[in-house]
Amino acid sequence: MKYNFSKIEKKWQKYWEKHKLFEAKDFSKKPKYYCLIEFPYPSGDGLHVGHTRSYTAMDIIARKRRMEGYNVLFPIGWDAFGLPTENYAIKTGIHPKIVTKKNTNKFRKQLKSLGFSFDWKREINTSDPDYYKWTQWIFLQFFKHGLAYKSKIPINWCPSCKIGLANEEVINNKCERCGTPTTKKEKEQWLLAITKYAEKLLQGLENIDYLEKIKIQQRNWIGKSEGTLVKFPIADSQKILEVFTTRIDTIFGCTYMVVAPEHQIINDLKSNIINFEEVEKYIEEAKQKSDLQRTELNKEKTGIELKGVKAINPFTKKQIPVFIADYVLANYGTGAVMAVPAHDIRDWDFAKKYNLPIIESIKGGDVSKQAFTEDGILVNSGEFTGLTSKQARQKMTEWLEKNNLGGRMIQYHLRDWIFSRQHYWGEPIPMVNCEKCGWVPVPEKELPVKLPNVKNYKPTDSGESPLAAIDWWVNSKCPKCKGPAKRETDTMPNWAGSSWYFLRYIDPKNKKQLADNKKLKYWMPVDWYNGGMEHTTLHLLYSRFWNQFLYDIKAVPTPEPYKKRTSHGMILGADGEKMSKSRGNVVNPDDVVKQYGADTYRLYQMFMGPFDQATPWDTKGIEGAKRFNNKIWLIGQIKISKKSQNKELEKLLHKTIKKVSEDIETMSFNTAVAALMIFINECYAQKEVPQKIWEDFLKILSPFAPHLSEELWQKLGKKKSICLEQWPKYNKSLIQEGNFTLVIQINGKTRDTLLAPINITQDLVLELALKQENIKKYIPDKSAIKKIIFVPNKLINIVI
RNA sequence: GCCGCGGUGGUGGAAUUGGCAGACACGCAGGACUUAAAAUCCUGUGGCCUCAAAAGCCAUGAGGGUUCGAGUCCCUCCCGCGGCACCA
Repeated sequence: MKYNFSKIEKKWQKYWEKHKLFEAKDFSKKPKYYCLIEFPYPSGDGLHVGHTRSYTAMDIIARKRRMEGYNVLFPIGWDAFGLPTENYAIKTGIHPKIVTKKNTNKFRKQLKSLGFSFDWKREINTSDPDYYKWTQWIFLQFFKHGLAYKSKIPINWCPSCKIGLANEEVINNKCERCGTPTTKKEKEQWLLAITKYAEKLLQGLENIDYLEKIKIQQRNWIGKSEGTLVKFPIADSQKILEVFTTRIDTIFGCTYMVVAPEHQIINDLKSNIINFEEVEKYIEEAKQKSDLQRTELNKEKTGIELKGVKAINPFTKKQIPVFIADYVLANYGTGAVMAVPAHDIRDWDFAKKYNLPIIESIKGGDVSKQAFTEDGILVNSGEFTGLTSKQARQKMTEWLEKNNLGGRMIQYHLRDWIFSRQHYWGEPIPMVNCEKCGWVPVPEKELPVKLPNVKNYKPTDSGESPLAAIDWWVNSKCPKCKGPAKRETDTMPNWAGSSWYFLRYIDPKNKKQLADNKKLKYWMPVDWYNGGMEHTTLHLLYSRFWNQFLYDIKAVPTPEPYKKRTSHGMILGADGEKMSKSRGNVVNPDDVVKQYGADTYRLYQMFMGPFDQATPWDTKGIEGAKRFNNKIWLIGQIKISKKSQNKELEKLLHKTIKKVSEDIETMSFNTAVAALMIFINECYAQKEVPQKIWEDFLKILSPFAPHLSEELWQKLGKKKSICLEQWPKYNKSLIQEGNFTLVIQINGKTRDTLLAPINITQDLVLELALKQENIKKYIPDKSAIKKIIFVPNKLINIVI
């Protein structure tokens, strides 16, 4: 009688696999539905409870869609290239391929033990040469379309790992992997010109169903701002300093300029700078600092005047000093700013410190006390005096255009994507460097460029990839002139493989294309993609970029890859802190499944709190899910009756169907489970539960607790899987109540309630209300009533 | 410093979007069953007041405001979490 979950769960997992219940069918006549979860990185630690919560959620949606008659694609794979595996290889000498195989085996077993309805036939692995052949192919298309280029840029450098890091890989001024503080280094890197897609990425957001906060975050990250480019001539020189500003209206108050320490102009004007030694020293110091350190210096701004260099304000024609300061970043905008202390807080602080003039050019504040940063009416601005800021921006920009000193400019915060890594465990970049021809792409028919075996996975001390040490591999022939050439030894970042994996699921074995066109047309776009907020500005934006590019070259049929995007909250440790090994608050899914079974685990994860918010793990809380599970089992064993009827229970069933159906769509899984619990509590109180009612309940339970539902379904004598059943529809007329509880308020405070028939009129309500004992106390006679607010089928509020 | 998300009983959290605050669950207390424990079942469970109940009052981070009515809307502030690129 006792529910033997481990036996029963295994039984049904085998059954599903044997009967291929979750295999998606290409070109089925049913409408298609593509559910996507973020595929895991198979780390050595195994599956995390954070994974399973979001996978359970999407599994519920996938199972519901199948029952609603959709041909569902719910695939799984491995984002297998990455640093932890490489670090592990460095430590142990075991090949990353072997480590990955071991880890994916473990993950696969774990995922299967939870009963997820993945289509395992479409399993992919980004480190598989048959997969990364196409990652390389896409890179070649980027190159051929001028969107992949090499550039010498200041990059974050980890002196310990001896690799270049993208900004997003530097956490708190330290290397993401080893914690060593990073410095700057000039390095030739491959970049992808994502900025060329800034406008498209922005526009694309208009017509897709992403959570608003996700759109906001992407928009902020892309950071479009419309403003003005201004050219400041340098006195006694042919050079000019270009500046981008959104506040051209304040330019008459521009009393100095600031350039980034890395700015080219410093070298160009080297001979003019009197205090070059001092300047050089400052530049060296800035190199040691990360962007974040520069940020921390916020309170105490530093800078050095470039003595001997004067810029000319194109409007006032006055000569103004030029400073270098590390709070201006070289890789944003033009790397130089015009400083208007009267109307910018940061410039005001800087001007006070270095005793620079503060000239008001917008009326409205007291600039001797603080910067006035709002729009207003221009003063001290020559022919522009008296205009509003808005008018002035227009007129002044036109003036600049006329005089060839600048003009309208759109600036994006988004930066091009640094695409090279000096690692072993990544996709080799399929390029060859020929002395005569320069960078030449490897011919497509020679793809994939396979990762060769190496003995040492550590980057060389010069910062080159470990691949650089393999002469036979590096030395190659130029595909163009057949002369001697060297292979690119950098590999791609771990985001490469994940930028297009959703396409490969559609046709995972295709040898000729990344995926068959007709299949792509059938399945794309992804209908619902759920993932973490932390991927919003990296993976999510990158994959949108790749898909948009592939669309432009006609390799995929839709401009946007994902129709709908939602996000999940983190599972915190029992202490309310982020789960981490060092805190010792990590919960292992295996332990929970072993002790409670997959269904209880699934139910608890859905019940523990709102899906989109962080919730702490509660070891006690899972007991509730277990009791719920046991109650269902018990009812299924002893209370089901073919003959009996129960109108009230039927009503509750239909309410529950409605609630659960709607809550799944809004990912309000916690309240959906609560509704199921309410229903079960009611059943539990009954002597008998009519089988018809029970059948529908099992159907709506099945996405949450699939094994238990199958078992109880079979107990009813059913021959086919409950997965093949139709999702029940609720009966509207059964849900409508004849009576409702009407709230009687006096001066907005609830004083009594009344059971009233639906659609009762105000007059009748008032009459009934005044008869209530409690109300009589407050309203001795009708003349005391000043006002009545009546909300039909809800409440009456009597103001006295 | 900036951006985003939050703050509701002892705990996780509900609240049809401005209409009975605390659904559901955990925990706790009392009781039943048991030699006993576990499991299970029943009852109670925001605070104050009360022997108890009814009634009343207070209560959704703090303080104001709008409204017949505010957890929900507006303003000011405090705290927690996550992200960050002083973005000109």
